[in-house]
Amino acid sequence: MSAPKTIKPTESELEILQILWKKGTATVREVHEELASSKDVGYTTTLKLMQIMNEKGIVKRDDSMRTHVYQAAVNKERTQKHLLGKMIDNLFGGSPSQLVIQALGDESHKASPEELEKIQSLLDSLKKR
Amino acid sequence: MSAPKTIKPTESELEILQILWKKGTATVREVHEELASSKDVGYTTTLKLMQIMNEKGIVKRDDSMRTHVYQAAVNKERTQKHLLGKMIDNLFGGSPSQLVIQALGDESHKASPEELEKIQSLLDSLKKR
DNA sequence: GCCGTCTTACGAAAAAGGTCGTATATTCGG
DNA sequence: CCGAATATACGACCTTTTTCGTAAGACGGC
Repeated sequence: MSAPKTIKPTESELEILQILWKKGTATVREVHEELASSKDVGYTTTLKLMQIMNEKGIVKRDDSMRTHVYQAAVNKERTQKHLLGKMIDNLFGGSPSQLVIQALGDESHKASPEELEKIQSLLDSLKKR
Repeated sequence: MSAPKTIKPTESELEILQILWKKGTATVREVHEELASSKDVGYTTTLKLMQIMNEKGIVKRDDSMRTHVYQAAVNKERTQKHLLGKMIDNLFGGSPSQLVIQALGDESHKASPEELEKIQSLLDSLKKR
């Protein structure tokens, strides 16, 4: 099964996706070890979730070996963008600027000067149009 | 019931909250009319959702009249910030600027020039520090 | 006063997400 | 070669979310 048009990972699926995005490829065991370090969950639960994600086309796997090797089948940036768009619609009335302002003003997640510069560049190019 | 500490509205609840935030107060019928304009849904479904939200403390209602009048019981900005923070942690590795960059680059949710200026001002004040 | 309409309440059931027990197969150390 | 460890498959079960049908009470026009 190929990548789905409607990207809608659940929260648990997102946890797994993040690990796969970071590692590139991973076995169920590896994913589970990392999940289990921050959360109390059984091995077969992780396995099942990853199997379902495979059916949905969110991940793909190489099952040519006994221990299957998984990797994300959805692009990280596209997924971020998609979910962000949903949040903009659901929470910010379709206007991204309020979201941006809230995010920049978040005291518990401060942006570094380098990051601010990156934002500035992007802002400049947007203003040109 | 008072406002809950863990703000976690479902997606449907968020749709209703948005309408209530916009209108201030509204009856079930008013909310439903608006929902139904963009979505195929039955009246009693909307009613039930709002009843549940009332039980959860997400909305409150004045039932002194036959037709009950609802309003949001959770603060809009706080809810936005809370869910945004979760998304920053879950999807953007705790870095809000990455989120900001993605949001600004979203082609289907363009920011207006006025909004860009607002963001610029905020950015300026952040860079000063 | 009666009827159609609008309202809320209630319950049931479908849908979705998450959990895990158990069965079965494979691998590997001894 | 055998048993322990480890892998996947699969089904069941529970909870939450979403959906709606139906009942019952109130209202308004005629």
